[in-house]
Amino acid sequence: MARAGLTAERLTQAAADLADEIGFQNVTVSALARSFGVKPAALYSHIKDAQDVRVRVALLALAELADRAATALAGRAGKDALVAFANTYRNYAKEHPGRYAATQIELDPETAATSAAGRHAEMTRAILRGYELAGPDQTDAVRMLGGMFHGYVSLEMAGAFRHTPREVDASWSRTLDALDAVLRNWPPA
Amino acid sequence: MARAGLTAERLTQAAADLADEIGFQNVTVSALARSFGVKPAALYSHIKDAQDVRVRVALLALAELADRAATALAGRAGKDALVAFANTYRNYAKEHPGRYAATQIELDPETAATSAAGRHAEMTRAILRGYELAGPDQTDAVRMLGGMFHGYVSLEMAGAFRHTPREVDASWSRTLDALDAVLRNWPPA
DNA sequence: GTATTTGCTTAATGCTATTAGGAAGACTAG
DNA sequence: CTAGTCTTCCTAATAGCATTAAGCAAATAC
Repeated sequence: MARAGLTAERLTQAAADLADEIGFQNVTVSALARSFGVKPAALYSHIKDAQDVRVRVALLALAELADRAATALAGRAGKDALVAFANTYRNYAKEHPGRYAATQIELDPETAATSAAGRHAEMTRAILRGYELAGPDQTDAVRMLGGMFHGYVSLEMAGAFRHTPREVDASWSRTLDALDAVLRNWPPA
Repeated sequence: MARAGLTAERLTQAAADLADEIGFQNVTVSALARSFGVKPAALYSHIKDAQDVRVRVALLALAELADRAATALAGRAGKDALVAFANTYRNYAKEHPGRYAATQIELDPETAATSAAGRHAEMTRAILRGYELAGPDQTDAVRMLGGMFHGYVSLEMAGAFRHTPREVDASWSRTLDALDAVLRNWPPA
């Protein structure tokens, strides 16, 4: 019997690819083992349990997404940065629906803090540097932007916008215009 | 052996309550059967399969939410309506996390069209009547609002805002101010 | 009060997750 | 290059969930 050469990293990568193909929810220990041509029990030398696999995929996706966003943000400011960041986010979700779904699982606080999740909020703050928002206003805007991007993309991927004829891309573009407008003219408390 | 008096309606109701208690993901046919003191097989006279239960809970939650929102919207317009609708949405998610999670499953197009899902978009349009938005702009704004509410609430419930000291309620309030502002002053294409 | 329908049970199959213990490939030392 | 050890993978076993088929018993119909 030749060995399959399993490692936690290769398993995570394969699980992420599998998630994009068959859906994050369908990434089971068994399915993952099948994709390597080994028995399910073989995985337990490398991963703790099924939840461990899910968390690893989530962290992988968060890191990938943060990397892409960082690249997209380089050398941009203001609305340019806003649009670049938002499109990176949306395009990643479309290219990698399984990975994107993985980012939505709940991470325990320590894991979340250590992970790339923090980089996202940090980058959102970086975008806001191009607008004149500080202090609590900035926190509020970070939360609003995070919610907006996540919510729009989630609903779009869930098919919530499919029943209205207008192009989803156009609505997205106008939504970004609106966000830019409100950030430039943030209402006073 | 006394009978448990199962019906599709009672099962759906119980499944919804169970979802709020133990999480939507943990609502299994077995767990639901246990909550009635019957064997899992007994449920199959009333429901088609596990997915059927999930869909029924989703439709129940969507209908409940639409009812609440309709009540909240009655007699309100403009920002009042916007805030009332948004708070209804957010409070429902907090009170009924399991039901709320259920609303996020993908419904096949026919089911979605027949269900209360359509009422939500309709009500969002009603809110926008208090603002001067028409045609494609209105569709864009409906999508933006839907994404915003869903995304903010999702992230909040997932704990994404827990690592920043500022009150989440305050950010929510300011986000609604911002949405009101941008709707009143929708940027031209 | 008997007949029929309906609701729930038991029984069985197949899937998944997980643990324990064994066998065999792959390093390591002499 | 052989012997020992470590690691990787396998087999075997347990347990839970989903689902179907077949049977018994309770409620209903006449």
